[in-house]
Amino acid sequence: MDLKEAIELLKKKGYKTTGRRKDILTFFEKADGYRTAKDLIEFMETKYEGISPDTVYRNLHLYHEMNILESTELNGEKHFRMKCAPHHHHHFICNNCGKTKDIDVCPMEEVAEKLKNYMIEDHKFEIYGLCPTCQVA
Amino acid sequence: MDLKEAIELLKKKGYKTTGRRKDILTFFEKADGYRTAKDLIEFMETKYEGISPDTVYRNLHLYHEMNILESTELNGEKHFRMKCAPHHHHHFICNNCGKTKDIDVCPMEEVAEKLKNYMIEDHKFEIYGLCPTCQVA
DNA sequence: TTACAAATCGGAATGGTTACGATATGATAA
DNA sequence: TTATCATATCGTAACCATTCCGATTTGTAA
Repeated sequence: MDLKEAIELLKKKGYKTTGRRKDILTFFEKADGYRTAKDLIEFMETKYEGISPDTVYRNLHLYHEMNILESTELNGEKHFRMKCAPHHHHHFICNNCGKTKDIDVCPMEEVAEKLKNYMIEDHKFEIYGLCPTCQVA
Repeated sequence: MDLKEAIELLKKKGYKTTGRRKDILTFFEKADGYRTAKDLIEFMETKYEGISPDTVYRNLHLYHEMNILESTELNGEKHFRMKCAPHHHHHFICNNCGKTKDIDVCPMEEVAEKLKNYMIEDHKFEIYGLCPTCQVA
């Protein structure tokens, strides 16, 4: 998902493409990894002084519902990133910069066999640590 | 880990074995699955009217540090359970009752090979859904 | 029984997030 | 282009889980 696709999707669904909405998308396109609402507010403040938290959170939720953003919870705080490749995969997440690396390994088939009488609704597999860049710094 | 072991561990480490501490352990021993601080406070209120949230949270942290409890974050809320088997494993967690089932599958060896230049610090693998009992109800 | 460190209380503060009435603003149609 | 109106945003307060802190109480060891 990139900025252009996202804006087209907004229009297609009848949502208004406001400056704030475009800039939120720009932020995540440049971010290339998980970011918090706080990170986003900090960025938005530079252009829209005194922006309401409601605006930020409302749009984060909207984008999440629209599958433009994906989210995960790290240390009690929701983190968001641009939706990436559509095929099923998981992430290594850098604890320092939030950037991710796709992991194509998924053990769910094997696990499902061992959970015959269980109704599986979801799963989470994430690896945390430091990416090569952040190990140096 | 059970009530008895936990109390012995408390004494051994020089912590006081107060009524509140024992009852918190009793709660988790009976719970047999993940519970929130709120669940625990509700239980404690029946015996210690007006118990301070500080007491509950302080002891949850203490038990977590002492490896008597383990925790995970679900829907933005920390959940705790008695520490289970010491060998490395993961959990199926019932979205309804919080009970868990051990999963011995762990793909980290395979994943580590694909993350040669990454420093892996932690990982989380959880499966969510409904246990056999909760599917019926 | 005493003394003291540790535990608990009461209540306020914090931090992320959500709610809501009032106002402003894109998008559409005249 | 302008008027219209649903939608978006604002400003601010509320919410909820959690943490903090000074005052008080209570296990525990001497």
